[in-house]
Amino acid sequence: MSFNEDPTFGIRKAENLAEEIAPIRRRMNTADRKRQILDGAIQFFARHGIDGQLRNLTKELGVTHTLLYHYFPTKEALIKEVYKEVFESRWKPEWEELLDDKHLSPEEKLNAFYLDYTNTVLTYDFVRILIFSGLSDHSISDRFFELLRSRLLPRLIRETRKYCDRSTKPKPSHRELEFLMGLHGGIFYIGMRRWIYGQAIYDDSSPNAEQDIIRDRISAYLLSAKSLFA
Amino acid sequence: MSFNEDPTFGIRKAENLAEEIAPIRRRMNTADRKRQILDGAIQFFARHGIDGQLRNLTKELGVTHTLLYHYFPTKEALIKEVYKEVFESRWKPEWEELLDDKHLSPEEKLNAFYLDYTNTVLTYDFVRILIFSGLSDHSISDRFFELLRSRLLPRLIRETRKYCDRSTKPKPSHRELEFLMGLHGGIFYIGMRRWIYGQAIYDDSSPNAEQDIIRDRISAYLLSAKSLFA
DNA sequence: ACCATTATTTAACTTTTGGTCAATAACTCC
DNA sequence: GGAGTTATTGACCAAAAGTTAAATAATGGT
Repeated sequence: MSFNEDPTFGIRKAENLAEEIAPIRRRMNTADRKRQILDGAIQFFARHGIDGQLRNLTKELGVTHTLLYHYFPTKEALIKEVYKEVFESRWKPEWEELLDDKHLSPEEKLNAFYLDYTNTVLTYDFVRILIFSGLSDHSISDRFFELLRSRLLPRLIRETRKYCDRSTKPKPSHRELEFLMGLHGGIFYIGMRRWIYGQAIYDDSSPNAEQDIIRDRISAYLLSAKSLFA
Repeated sequence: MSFNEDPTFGIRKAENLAEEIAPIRRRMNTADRKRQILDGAIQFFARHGIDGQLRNLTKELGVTHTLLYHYFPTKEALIKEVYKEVFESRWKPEWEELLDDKHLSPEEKLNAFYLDYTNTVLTYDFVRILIFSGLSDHSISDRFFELLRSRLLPRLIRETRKYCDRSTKPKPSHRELEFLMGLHGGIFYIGMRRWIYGQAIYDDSSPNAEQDIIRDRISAYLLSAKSLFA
């Protein structure tokens, strides 16, 4: 039995419908069908892991598993495309511009950045596929962390120092980076709890609880950075 | 091909050894062999996920894969025992006693607790199996979080309030809990980076860098809690 | 030294699952 | 409306992987 597979998955109901007696075979154009399969595969592999069975994926889409081989040569090729798609569609170059904006204070930047970051990165698809990748071949996670390390962390450290009225000259120290990773990891952990552990993390009473949570943490991070690195 | 499986795994070398020509069949007593298989399975499933093949697991142990069925009725049963073992062997009741100790300050308690927590929980086996469980059936992760939620978090909040000179009367608020989860998640993220993403997180220059990192974060947490919940 | 017990292996079975190929039929163009 | 193109399917294959049963042999007790 494969990882996290649902035995009752995708069973067709309503067999007495006219369509079931004489099943209609719909013909899509190549691009649309490929798109549909790829989108379905992203959702599917995010849920069941890369060991999910192709027959179950295609059953979800209402086609035979052999059709998949008309668009992707092997399962591995499909997975590679899923990885590429998920990875490339999530990274926003605007984040760097935002953090470089001259007109915003460090606190405003961090707030704006992490609010948007959580909305685009902390999704079901991305969090789970990132972790599936980390658990196996690291192919996505390595690339993602490389971007993080080179593009984002230095800017976040710079803003932290600016907030603390410190010189931005020397390269980020190990201690500074690790302190920042405390904030960053704590925020990513929100996605972990929600999409890996299946927890509901905000109460119904306040509508934008998540934003308040992140704001709390950022102001705490900056505040204590000031006293820690004084 | 199964999740994260190594094709060259466990190939036997040195086929010209005397033992290979006339292989010796060692007979273990039931308890020891079961123990050995279970320990091996923990390591094995932590590395390859629960989709790892039994034939590879038993090859590691130097026995046939059918022997496993002498001790465990099915693969599922084995996995269930692995989960149970890992889960039960990691939770320390002493943590609660430590946090209730009358002679320690809040800061001392948090430091002592998280230093020990990281040593016992943030291991290869536990982090990976916890996450494998979360990705599939939640069987371990749910139980672990329930302990966390009922036994640890209330005590950690109580100590936080004590540090801030606040009354420990009312039940922990959502905001307080989430602020604490920022610290907690940031610390768990250390294990994620190390055992899921395969990153080395401390530099070689300072010997106990991890402890310093955690101390930094705890003092920052307490400090900012004071100003946040004043 | 022999016997009974049972741990361990060998061989075989079954289901699952990625992948192939020829046959079918839906769509487009003339 | 007929013909050509090709998206789609059904039948099939082979290797992988969980499981079973019978045969073998290591060990402990007498």
